[in-house]
Amino acid sequence: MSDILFQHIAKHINISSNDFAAMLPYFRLLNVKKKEDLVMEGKPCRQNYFVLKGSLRMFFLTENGGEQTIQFAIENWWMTDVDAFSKGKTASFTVQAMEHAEVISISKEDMDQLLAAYPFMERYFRMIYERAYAASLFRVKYIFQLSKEQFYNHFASQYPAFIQRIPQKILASFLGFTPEYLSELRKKQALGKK
Amino acid sequence: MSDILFQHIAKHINISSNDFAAMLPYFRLLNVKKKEDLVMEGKPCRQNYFVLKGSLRMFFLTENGGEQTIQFAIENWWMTDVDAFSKGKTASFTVQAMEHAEVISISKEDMDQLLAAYPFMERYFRMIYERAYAASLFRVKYIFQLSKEQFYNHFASQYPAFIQRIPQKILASFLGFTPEYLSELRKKQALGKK
DNA sequence: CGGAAAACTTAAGCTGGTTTAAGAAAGATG
DNA sequence: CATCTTTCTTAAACCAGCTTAAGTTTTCCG
Repeated sequence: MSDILFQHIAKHINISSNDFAAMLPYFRLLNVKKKEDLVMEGKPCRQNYFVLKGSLRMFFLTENGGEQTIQFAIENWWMTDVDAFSKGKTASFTVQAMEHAEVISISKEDMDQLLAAYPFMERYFRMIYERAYAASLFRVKYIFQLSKEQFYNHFASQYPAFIQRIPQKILASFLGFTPEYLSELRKKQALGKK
Repeated sequence: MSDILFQHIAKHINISSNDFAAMLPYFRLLNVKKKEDLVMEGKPCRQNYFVLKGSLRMFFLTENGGEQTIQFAIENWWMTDVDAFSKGKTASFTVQAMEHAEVISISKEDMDQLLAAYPFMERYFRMIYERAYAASLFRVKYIFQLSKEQFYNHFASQYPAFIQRIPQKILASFLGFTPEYLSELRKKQALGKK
């Protein structure tokens, strides 16, 4: 189970299975039900999560009570409200399971101790954040570069399987438009294909 | 001069001035003219930059030849096309000086060697990327949460001094709208204040 | 300096995407 | 498996922000 995490770490840095075994006590295995919140906007954010199975999303509440999704996490991604987690502030985002999920969690205190005891893990997390940062920049690039329709097509062609797994409402929110407009797009494209 | 970088590193991790002195050969001091490109879209990206003085921006070219600005870097910020730099790919973004600037640069090879020789620097860059990632997420949050007008007001109140230093054209692009619309906003707000 | 280029302003017309509202389909839950 | 709730669709009216185009001001640089 936690073997998946070991593989993931080993893909980035040199690590012995002995070292990994010694680190295990810092991690906890968690079973999460669909729609369960792991981090809640406005509450402290004490854990960081690694997805073994299923999927998570991150969103914040808009003034009219809607949920604006800004990220997804699937297998092999870490997710939390990084800012709140690292600074010990209250969360600006909610992290919620989209499907039943298995995740590994680590608390802020354990993370600090882990990094102190196994400094080579700094390198692993440096790479993780480097990649997350790069991905977030590309996200911004696409938001500006593509029209809503292009953005949808781009995402649909990049993650055809994932798109089947998630409610259109959430997808529309992630892409930055209304579910109504997504309906319109799909209808238009279905007609076009005939 | 490079003392500024030492201070910045020391703010994040424990480091002796001896260690820093030993690391100095990896860094180069650079004088950059206004509008000079440090990274060019489409070309390899081999350097990472730390701003001592002045300011940089990151942009990409839109289909109609415009420049879409997506980030600024002022004193004490690192900037490069992270994805291209770390993976050795060609750059998706251009990094350009907005004002005459003094920066410290480090090449990819030197960065790799630096991290191998001084592993504690992994911790420093882990924190740098963590913060950059968090900032980029907030950027996405604001893009979705705020209307263009609110986004402008938010930015104007957060960085009143910086706003004076940069052309409106670039600011408008960063905020995601046209210079014409920015003019309109300013006019409207000037009238409102009377 | 002085002339050219770049940046900024103004205003009218236009459009991609929102809002609203109501019905149809699909999922959840006892 | 029936009901309640949530999600999805459709369509019309609407608007924030864009485009275009022309004039004005500022900056650049020889």
